[in-house]
Amino acid sequence: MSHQISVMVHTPAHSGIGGALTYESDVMHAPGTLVRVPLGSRELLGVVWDALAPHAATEQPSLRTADDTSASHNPAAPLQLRAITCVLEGVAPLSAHWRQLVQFAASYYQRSTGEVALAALPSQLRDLSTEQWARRLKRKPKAVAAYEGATQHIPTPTQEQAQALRDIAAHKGPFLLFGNTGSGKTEVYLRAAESVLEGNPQAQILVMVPEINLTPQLEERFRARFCPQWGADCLVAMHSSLTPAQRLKNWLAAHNGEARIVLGTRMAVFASMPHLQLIVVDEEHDPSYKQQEGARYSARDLAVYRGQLEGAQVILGSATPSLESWHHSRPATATEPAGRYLRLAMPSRVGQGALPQVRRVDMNRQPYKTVFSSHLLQAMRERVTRGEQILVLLNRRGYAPVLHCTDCGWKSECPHCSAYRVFHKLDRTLRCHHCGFTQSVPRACPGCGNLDISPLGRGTEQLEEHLAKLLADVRRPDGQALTIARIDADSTRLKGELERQLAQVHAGAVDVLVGTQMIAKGHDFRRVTLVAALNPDGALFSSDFRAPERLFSLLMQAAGRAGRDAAMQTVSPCEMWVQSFHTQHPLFEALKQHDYPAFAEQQLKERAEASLPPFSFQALVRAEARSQEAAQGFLNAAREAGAAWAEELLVDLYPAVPMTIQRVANVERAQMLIECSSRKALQRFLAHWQTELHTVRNAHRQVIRWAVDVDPLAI
DNA sequence: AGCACGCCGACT
DNA sequence: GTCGGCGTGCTC
Repeated sequence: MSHQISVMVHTPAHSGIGGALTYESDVMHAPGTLVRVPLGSRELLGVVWDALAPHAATEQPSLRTADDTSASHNPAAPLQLRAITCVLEGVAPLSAHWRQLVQFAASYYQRSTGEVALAALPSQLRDLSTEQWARRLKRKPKAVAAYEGATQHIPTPTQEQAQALRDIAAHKGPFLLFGNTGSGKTEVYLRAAESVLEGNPQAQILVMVPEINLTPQLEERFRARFCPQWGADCLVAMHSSLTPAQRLKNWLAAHNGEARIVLGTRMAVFASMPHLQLIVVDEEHDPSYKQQEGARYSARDLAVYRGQLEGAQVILGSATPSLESWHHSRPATATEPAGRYLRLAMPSRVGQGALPQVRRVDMNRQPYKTVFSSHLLQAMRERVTRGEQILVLLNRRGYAPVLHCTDCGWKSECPHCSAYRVFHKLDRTLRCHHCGFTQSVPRACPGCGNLDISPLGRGTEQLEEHLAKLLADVRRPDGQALTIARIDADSTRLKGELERQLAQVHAGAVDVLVGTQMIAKGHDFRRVTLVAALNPDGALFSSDFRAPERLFSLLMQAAGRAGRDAAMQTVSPCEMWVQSFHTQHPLFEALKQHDYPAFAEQQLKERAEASLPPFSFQALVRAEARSQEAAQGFLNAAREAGAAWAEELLVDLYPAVPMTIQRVANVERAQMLIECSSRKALQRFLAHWQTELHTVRNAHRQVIRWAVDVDPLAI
C-alpha cells in the first residue's frame, strides 16, 4: 500500500510553488521527518510536514489552465506523484512546536514555509551525500572533554537581582529586564538558567545575543558557571562564523537534547530544542536581531512567540529597551490595563563606579569648524597624563566623507550609486561604501584639472591623525608618548583583528581609542574614564523615526564604557562628553540624567501623536529595477491591485517613493510603505495581496528583485 | 531559486 | 561543424 506524504522543500516564494509538495512512499513517515526527494532533475532535502489523508494532498499539482488540453496535463487527472528518495537516518523528527514556529514565521513575514524551514536547518544536512551522511553517523562521539576554565566566584544576588528572580519565579512572563550597564543583568540570566536546569534534568535554555564576536564575555560567563557541573558539552554556540561541520554538530546536540544551553545569534531562535524552558534575549533592542535579507524576521519577536508556543519563559534584557518592548511592558494605570510583558527594573550599578557625568558642549559657541572644543581637549589631556584611557566616538569611517574641488565644484560621486565616495587617506583611495567601487585618488580634479582638491567633513581616519597632532606634546605617567588607535570596519576587516585590537586596549597599550559605534558595544574597558561623542546631531532630525532611539541607546552604551572600575574614580569622576549644536534637545537632557524612562516617554508621546509604531504596524515593499520608473511602476501597480482590499481593512498604502539612497551599483531602488492600526488586519491584507504581487510582477518584467519587509526597522 | 531546453554567433 | 551566450518555463 502506498502513502502520500506532504513535504516542504526550499522553493522560494517567487517560484510558482509555495506550499508543500506531495510525494509517494511505501511507508508512512511521521511529520518532522527529514527526507530526500526528487524535484525536477535535482534531489533536495525536505521536511515531512503534515500527515495526509490518502488522496488529499495540500496542494494538488493540477493547477493547469483549462485550455491546456494535452493528454499528460489533463486537469482532471492528478499528476503522477514521484516517490521520496530516502529518509535521513539517525535524526529524530522535528517537533510539532518547531514546525509551528517555522510556519508562523513564514506566514507572518510573507515567505514560503519551505524556505524558512530549510534555512533554519544546518547546511550539511542538505549538502552531505547519502554516503557522507552514513560516515558522519558512524563517527564515534569523542569522550566528553573536561571543562578547563577557572571556576568562577559566584556572587550573592543583590536586593534588586533577588527581587527580579522572585518575580521571574512567580510570573509567566514575558519579562523585560530593564537594567543599566553594570546592573548585573547577566547574573539574573545565570540564576534563572540555573534554577531551570536544576528543576528538570532535561530542560534546555536558549540564550540569544546580538553578535557573538561582540559579546564573548557572556559565553565565557555561562561556561564558567555551568560547565564545571554539567560538563563542557552542556553549552553549544550557534552563529554564522561556525564552520558547517561545527554547526551540524551543535545543531544535533541541541536537537537530541544533549546540549542544555544554546547560545547564539538571531538564527538560534530556530534551533530545534525539544525541552526548551527558558529563552533569554540579551540587548533586546539591538537592530541585529532583525534579519535583513531573505525571510526578514525579528528573532526577538519570534522568541516571544516561541516562548508562548512552547510554554517557555522569555526574558528580554536591555539598558535601553526598544520602544516596542518598553510600551509592551507598561504598568497598569487608572484607565489602562498593563502591557503584555512584565517589567523588572534594576536601576543600580553593582560593584562598579557611578554612571559618568554627562557634559554637553554647545558647538554654536565654538569657533567655526571646531573639531574638539578647548574644554574637551583640556579634559582629555589631563586624563591621559594621569594614565587614564579615552574613547572618542565618531560614526563615520574613512578620512573624509567627500572629496571636492573648490574651483569647479566637482565632488567624489560614485558613478554607480547616488552617493559620494569616501576618501580613505591611508591607501589613497576613493571608496563607495554602498557598492564597494574603489579607485585611487585622482591627482587633479577630474572635472577641471585643478590640482587643489580637498576633503570635506571628517571621518575616523582624519580624527586619528588630528588627535596625534593635538596631543603630540602630552606624555603618559611613565614618560612615554601616547598611543592613539582606531577601531572601525576598516581597521578590523581581517579576521581576528578586532579581538587583537581590543586586547591591546585592555592591556593598557592604547591611551586614546577612536572609533565608530563598534567600540561602544559590550566591551569592558577598565581604565576608560572619559568618553566623547563628537557629532551625534545627525540622528536628531533624521527622516528615520527610529534614529533618536538608536542614538540614545548608542550614547548610553558608550557612557557605560566609562567608569566600570570603581577604583579608577578615586582620582576623578568619569565623564561622557557630547558636542552638539542642540544641547537642549530632550534626548540630551534625558541622557544627562541617565533617564531612559523619561526619554522613552517623550518618544512614545511623539510616536502616539504621529501614529507610528508601536501605535501602528508597518510593512514595506521594496523593488529594484534598472530604472526608477520601472521600480515605482511595479509598486504603484501593486498598490492599485491592493487598493480595494486595503480600503476594506483600513490599511494605508502610500505611494511609491525612491529609497534614501536611490541607486546602488547601478540599480534603482524604490519602496512603498503600508501602515495599519491593527496587526491582524495588516496580516490579513498582506496574505491576500501576496498572490496579486506575483501577478503584478509578471507584468513588470523589468523589476529585478522585490521583497516584503514586515515590521521594518529602517524606513 | 536551480536547471533544462532552445535557438543564434565566434572558435578548433 | 561544435561550444556557449542567456531568454523562457517547469519542478510534486
